[in-house]
Amino acid sequence: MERIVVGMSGGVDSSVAALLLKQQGYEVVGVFMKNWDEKDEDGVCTSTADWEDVQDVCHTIGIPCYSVNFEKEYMDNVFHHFLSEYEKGRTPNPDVLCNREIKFKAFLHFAHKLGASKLATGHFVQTDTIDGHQRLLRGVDGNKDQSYFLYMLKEHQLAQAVFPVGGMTKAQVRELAQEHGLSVSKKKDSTGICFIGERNFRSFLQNYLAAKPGPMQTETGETVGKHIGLAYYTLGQRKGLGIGGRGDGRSWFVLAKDLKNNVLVVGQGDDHPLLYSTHIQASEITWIAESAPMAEGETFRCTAKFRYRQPDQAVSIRQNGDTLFIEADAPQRAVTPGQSAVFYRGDQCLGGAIVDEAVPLQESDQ
RNA sequence: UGGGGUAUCGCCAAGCGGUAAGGCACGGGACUUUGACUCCCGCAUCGUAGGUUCAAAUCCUGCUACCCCAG
Repeated sequence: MERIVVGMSGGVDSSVAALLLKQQGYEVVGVFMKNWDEKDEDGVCTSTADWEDVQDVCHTIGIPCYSVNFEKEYMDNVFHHFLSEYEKGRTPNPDVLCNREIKFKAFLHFAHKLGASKLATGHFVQTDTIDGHQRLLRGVDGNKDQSYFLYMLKEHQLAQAVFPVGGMTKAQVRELAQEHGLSVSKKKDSTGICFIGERNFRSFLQNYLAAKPGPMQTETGETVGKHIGLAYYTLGQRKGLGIGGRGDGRSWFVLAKDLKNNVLVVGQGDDHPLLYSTHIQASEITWIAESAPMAEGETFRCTAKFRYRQPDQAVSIRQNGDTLFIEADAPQRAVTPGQSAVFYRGDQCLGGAIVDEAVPLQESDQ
């Protein structure tokens, strides 16, 4: 019997993943990862409750379960980078790194040590093999597809991965959990940075980042408020600016960060031209396949997502060395340095890159 | 100091005698395995003290504050 390790979070998806593999005849081992040791604002350690849910589910399904700790790896390979990006004024996505460095690296090694040849998770994605090449495909449930978070994986990692719920809808997953009496069948979906969970983001960051207060100014240099540190804001953000009653009465949004002068550039209206761009540059390119889908310097048509759950955007991309030039057909709102642009050809996730710069319409049109 | 004006939620702002619009901000919730965006809900008795009136934020008077003009 083939042994398989399932990464179990204590949520419905990974629980059902384990259930399905058991039904398929695998020798399933459930493993819970604990990668962050801290209580949340309310003093609750959610990982303890999640671990109890995992044990409960594994008992119901009838599989053994273990807990493993990757706090150090998470700190060194994910969180450190996360903070360093914020210090550079960028807005990182820790979860894409977490998948590459923790779930499909450290954890994969651990699965090997347990004698498993494969690792399963509850991600809503699918894979297939064509001409000996592993492909990453969107999950069937378009509303829950999580391929965006897995674009940094390579073929060799995907080849060892199994995603049992990728072909199901969320509703079907919950239904199955219910049918089999899994205690977590109605558990709320978890959100927030994975392993860290839902937080008051600003106060969470304040534990790690020095505050360097400065002015909020319009693009013409008029001071309209004060910021508590550029790192605490992200492009396109509305909440938390505290500016009310000025100008034409519309909402204010973060348009840019002027690190040199420690100025947060803000502007009024969701349609502000500085908020939109079609020309975007990215680097740290990852192609899931061994090579890029197009030749160096050639333009390639595909679709992209600049954030999780964004509807597909038609784009043309061109790779020049380590830089990827993206041109979107339609203006994109608040494309943010540090965030990931992920590319698709149909239902296939090709890979992605980290945004370095988005040229505002106001400038590129001149 | 004399003359004029204004004082309505944190900010902007309707209201003009009939029992407090709206926007922004803020708070809560929904959505969401990043950060955001978005959506929903909530949010004042009208500077103050009196008076007139069945009834005042709306009229009158005193006081206070701020603004403008004069000098």
